[in-house]
Amino acid sequence: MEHKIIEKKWQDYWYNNNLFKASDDSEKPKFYSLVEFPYPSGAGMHIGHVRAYSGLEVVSRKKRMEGYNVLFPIGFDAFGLPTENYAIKTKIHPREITDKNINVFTKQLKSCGFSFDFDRVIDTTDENYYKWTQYIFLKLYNAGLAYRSHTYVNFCPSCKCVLSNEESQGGICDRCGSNVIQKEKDVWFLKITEYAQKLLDGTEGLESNPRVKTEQINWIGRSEGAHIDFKLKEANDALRVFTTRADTIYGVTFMVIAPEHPILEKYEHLIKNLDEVNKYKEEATHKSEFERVELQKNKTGVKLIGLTAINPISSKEIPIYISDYVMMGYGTGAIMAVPAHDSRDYEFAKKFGCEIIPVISGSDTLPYTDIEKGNMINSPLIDGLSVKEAIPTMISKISELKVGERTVNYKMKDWAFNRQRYWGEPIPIIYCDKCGIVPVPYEDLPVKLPFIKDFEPNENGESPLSKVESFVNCTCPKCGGKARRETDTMPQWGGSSWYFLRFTDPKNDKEFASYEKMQKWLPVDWYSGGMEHVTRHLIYSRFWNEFLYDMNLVPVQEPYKKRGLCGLILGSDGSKMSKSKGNVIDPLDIVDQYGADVLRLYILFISDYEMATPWNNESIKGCARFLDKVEALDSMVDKNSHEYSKSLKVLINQTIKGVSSDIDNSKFNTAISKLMILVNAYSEKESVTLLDYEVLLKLLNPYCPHMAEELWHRYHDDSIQFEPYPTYNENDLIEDTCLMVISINGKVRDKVEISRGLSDDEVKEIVLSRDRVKSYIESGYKKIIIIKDKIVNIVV
RNA sequence: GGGAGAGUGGCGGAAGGGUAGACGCGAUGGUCUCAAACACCAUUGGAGCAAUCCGUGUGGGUUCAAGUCCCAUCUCUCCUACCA
Repeated sequence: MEHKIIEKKWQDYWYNNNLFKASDDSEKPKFYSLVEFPYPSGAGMHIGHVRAYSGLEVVSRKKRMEGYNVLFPIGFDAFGLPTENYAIKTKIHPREITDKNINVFTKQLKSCGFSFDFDRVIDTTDENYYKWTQYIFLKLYNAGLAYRSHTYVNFCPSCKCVLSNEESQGGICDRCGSNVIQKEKDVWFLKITEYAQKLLDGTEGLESNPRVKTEQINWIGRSEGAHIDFKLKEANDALRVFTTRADTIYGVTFMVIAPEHPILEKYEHLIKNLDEVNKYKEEATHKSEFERVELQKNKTGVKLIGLTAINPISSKEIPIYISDYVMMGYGTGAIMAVPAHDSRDYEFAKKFGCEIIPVISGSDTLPYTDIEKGNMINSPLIDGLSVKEAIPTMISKISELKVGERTVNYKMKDWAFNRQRYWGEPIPIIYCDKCGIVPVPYEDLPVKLPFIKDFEPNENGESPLSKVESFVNCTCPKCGGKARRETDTMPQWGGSSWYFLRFTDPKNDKEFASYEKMQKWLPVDWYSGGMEHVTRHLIYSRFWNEFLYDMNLVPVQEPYKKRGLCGLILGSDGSKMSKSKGNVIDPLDIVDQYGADVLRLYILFISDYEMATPWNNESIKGCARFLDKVEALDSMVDKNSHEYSKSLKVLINQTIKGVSSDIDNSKFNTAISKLMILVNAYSEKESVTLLDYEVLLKLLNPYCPHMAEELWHRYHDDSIQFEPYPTYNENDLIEDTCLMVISINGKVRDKVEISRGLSDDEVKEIVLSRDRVKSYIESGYKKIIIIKDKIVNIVV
């Protein structure tokens, strides 16, 4: 069949007639299937996109046939670095590049025949969209969940730009490849930590692969323990630590604080070796991520002279060190060091000659970190207790004395939310000399991104927007005086944190989405995407949704009911596809050569949907042959027969059942193999009935809709897209006879066709009378096990 | 260091404790062709003429029966990382 002609024909038909439009007022049950919307890069659609969309595409087409009102939307997450970098290089404006890329992408999506509702396309860089991204930011700000703080961040000294953790992976700047350092800057944070427990609880009900849950749980990183205050000898103040091991408090022989710890500045005047301390601090902040990891085992630090802590339980005086093995970002940025029972503290103590006091019996070799075995020693208040008893006992003691309390700590950190970039949503904040930080009033949104030509950040690492005076200068909404705008923009993750809400009502200019429409469509029934977004986008978007839910602006607490995973397609050499390796497969080449139907079929047949799998240019031929076979069946169809062929009835029923449940479980590969088996069975016959053939086409339609539609129209006038999905008859799933496998001592020796449902005695009689069996049990047998209609095992 | 997942033919991969290798690719032989490509038919885990034996990373175990369950161990991939 000429795929180029028929694919074009049916795509025009579907898209021109808006066949996949989701209806806001249909009586049918709703189904919201969502794929992670793409970043419209200049390189166009990648083979990975095809796999990602083909999965839910099949689900969505099937759901429509099953009578659901399906919302299967697509959009573009178009703000971001690659476009901005491309703009810097080519001097073409990001707006122009984005529009062009979105156009190309849309064409490519349509050339695959994906059944997205193209009436609901959203573009995060459209001011009618980012207006609401800014609106939600203001909501967060007004709720106290967006705050500004002066702190250390990743900074690229060459680009003079602050980077997020994502943009500085491995301590290397994404843009120029220089080593990233830590620099003190003003940073906007979103207080995602306030939602840590809710996010943790919310993972409970999510339908998904266990990996998705575990990774989120680990990322949130809840740990139970206590805050303990260690008084300072030289000042009326205390150093607060977080610990999960309150039991070891008698073993504390020193304290360690992070180089960025505020106590250093606060008590500068008391520190006698300030020069040495500051020098260490300077070095630590300039260490790249790479160096910190490299030097992991080699602990460094400086003892503070002039500051001493006092153990609140033993009253012992203990020294304080500064070292970069303690992180400001976790717990309180200070620890009580117990070298006898913590390997990091032990290494440090060995190097710096600190005292080591064991407080748990059980081993002669230190550090001893097993909490299961051993009892407390050298610990007057808790001697003799096990570790597990000692922890709560000591925590109660500490709260009694009011020097600390039970607490829960989360590994997750607040979300650094500003970037010194042009191509992002402007943060809607104004700075007034009189009034301080003033949020832009809701009615003044959007704060539009001005159209400029120079996208480079300035010398001080300030956003390109800081150079645009017409943007920066403004009046204070509170006092009407002169004021300045925030010139930083939001990160990549902003617009994508709520896009699934917008799809329910994409053109609304009064609200980000109407409550009624969200009520109709939410939650997302099936959200499909890659593992790489599980600890970022998935957490971020759940956070925004939960926040909006608490504000009564969204009807569901958790936005996603089910999260499906899609694995990577690797190059045929088994490594990640990349231009430099030259192993990139362009999906459009495949569409051109074999057609969209073959590509869609093969990308799902290639392996289990969740697994990473290498592409294979040879194997795809099998799928092309399969479709040829389907078409060849057309000439065998007996148009006058509207019942199943007798000999195919059971197989057809089994196939309907199997294919359907495979799709529901994202086992697209085995569903396709079942269709192949069915087609092979058809091909062996002289002719098939019209009904046989129609069922096949319907089952095939979600995968290869162009072909199914074309062949369907040879017998019908209407589209196949909304034909009822085939159902099976429970009574027609099994044959009257079954193949009984006979094994002797667990090894298959014989097989016999018998009628189904025979009693054990009847089976025994048949089996034992067989010559082949007799030859094995001449001298009798010990035992015979019969599994009805399946297998017999004789133990000799 | 911590967590998760995975090891099955030449390759991609199938197998609710019950015929290991479904389905597809590739390969071999054949038909068609002057020839090739396509297509079609047959074979295809290994050894053996055969009966049969051996086979799911490795070593144990449970069971009438183990790729599947249990214990130990090795390797690979991903995530995370001095997490106190």
